Amino acid sequence: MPTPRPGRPVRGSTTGLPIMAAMDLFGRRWALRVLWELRAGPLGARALLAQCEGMSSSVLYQRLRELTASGIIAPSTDGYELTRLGAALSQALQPLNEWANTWAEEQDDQNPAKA
Amino acid sequence: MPTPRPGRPVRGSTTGLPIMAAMDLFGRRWALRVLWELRAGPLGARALLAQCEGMSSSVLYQRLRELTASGIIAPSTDGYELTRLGAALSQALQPLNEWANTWAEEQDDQNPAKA
DNA sequence: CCTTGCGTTTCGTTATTCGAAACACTAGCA
DNA sequence: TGCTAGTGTTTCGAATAACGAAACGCAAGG
Repeated sequence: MPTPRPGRPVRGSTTGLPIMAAMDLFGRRWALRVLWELRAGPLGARALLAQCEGMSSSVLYQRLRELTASGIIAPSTDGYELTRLGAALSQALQPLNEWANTWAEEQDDQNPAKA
Repeated sequence: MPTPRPGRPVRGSTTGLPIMAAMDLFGRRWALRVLWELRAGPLGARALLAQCEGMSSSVLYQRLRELTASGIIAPSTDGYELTRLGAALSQALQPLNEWANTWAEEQDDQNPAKA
């Protein structure tokens, strides 16, 4: 399975729509998480493994290859870091983070913790 | 594997951080895509299958169960539809769509189509 | 009845991920 | 030199997730 790229057919869509490539790429386990962990600065492979408890190194390296091929991350002297494009993506994911917080509040409302 | 919920440990994180639950939930194949297809209005199961070429019905129903349990979608008379929470999520994903478009432009720059 | 269309489940096959170990390389140090 | 410890990375069998096609149940229409 090739790394999804905008403008090309991906799993689930032959239209080449960029969002389809993005959803194929990020709908893979740990892909979003790796981005999340890199948002604050470069990290080495073993540091990434430590932060993502339960991720196996084989998957980490597969994701690193995919994200690198996509131009979202790049190797640096300190490990891997977000490219300019990756930093923009990180910004674009900020609303998702905020949404997750409101999600959590609603779940709490349905199952309040004692008081 | 239980459906990830904010405030509870999920695959890859015991912190209960909402964003971790979100990344577990959406880092599953077709999860983002199903949301995308529902953004314009309710769709039935077979219509969803038709729009997501290549998705198998068994996975569709698993995703539908997960998204329903998460309060993001709900069954309606017309099939499945986004809840208020799901509509907010759809909004939160808009920047991702815009990012994907810039992503596509950058890829074009690296490999221009003739002119 | 019979067909058609829908929602849904089942099950054997294939693809992806896990998990742990190993390999390669570098730096520090006796 | 030789050892140790710390990286980055690959390998491979086992476990899990997804595919793919078929089937079941049900309601509506002819």
